Amino acid sequence: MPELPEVETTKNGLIPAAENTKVSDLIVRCKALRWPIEKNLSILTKNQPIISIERRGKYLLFRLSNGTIIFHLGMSGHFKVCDKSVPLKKHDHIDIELSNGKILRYNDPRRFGACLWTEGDPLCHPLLVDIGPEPLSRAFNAGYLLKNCKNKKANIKAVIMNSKVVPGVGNIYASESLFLAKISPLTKACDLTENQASNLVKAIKSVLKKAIKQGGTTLKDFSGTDGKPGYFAQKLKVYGMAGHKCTACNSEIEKIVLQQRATYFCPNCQKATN
DNA sequence: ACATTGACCTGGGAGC
DNA sequence: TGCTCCCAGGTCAATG
Repeated sequence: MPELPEVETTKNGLIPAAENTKVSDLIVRCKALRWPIEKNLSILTKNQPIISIERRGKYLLFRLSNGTIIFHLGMSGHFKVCDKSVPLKKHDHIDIELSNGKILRYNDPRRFGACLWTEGDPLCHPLLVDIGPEPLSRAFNAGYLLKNCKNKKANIKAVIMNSKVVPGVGNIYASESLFLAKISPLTKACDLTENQASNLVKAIKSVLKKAIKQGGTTLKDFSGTDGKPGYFAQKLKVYGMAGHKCTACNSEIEKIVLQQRATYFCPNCQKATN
């Protein structure tokens, strides 16, 4: 489910609920998500003020006064803001109860998500330390992308989905960005021209920004912290549109499989360069 | 160092 | 109705 816009939407929903509060209690109802959950998490976080809630790539950082809870939503994770009286649903794995009475409730059917505790700088955590610059920052630019494509034989779609190059671009937005930039997903990264790199960077930024404005993309599981879906699914040009007409040239959108992932593109607008 | 594949889970839909 | 199979927004770990 969640790529950068969905995580950003989640963060934006959590912040107003958690501002100027403390963790009054934290309840974990499963042993592990992707990784085991710190057994003492409840004790460690009790009565700790929430300093901030931040996003880095697809990770959510709950900075407390004595450490940080690092969340990743995996494929099916989502947060809901509610109060104690709301009955539990299946797969409600974690409740962060706040001193204002609200609960940040984490639900994750597939349990591919993560909930980790760190007392050091969370940006230096092994999972975060090697990830690339934020796609919406100036550090993510054509020169940077080109440098990271050099000598790489992998296709360009794999490269922009590699969080060590740039985090936050998942399977949906990779297809959408390549369509907008008119680059074939099959293009070898090392063959990317300066012009293409520039167009691709612009396309990624544009697609992500628009998706954030729409509250993300809901195909199935995702909802914002208010339970409402994201509306970017209605704006998708190629993802999930196999057999439909391209909005630019009227050709038929094709679906192929790359790195075992569904990949959608317009064979006419996104011609392979070799 | 890079590229590819399997693994982790559950649920929903298609097809029989 | 119920079974089996396939697919799904992520990404780490192991392999070549």
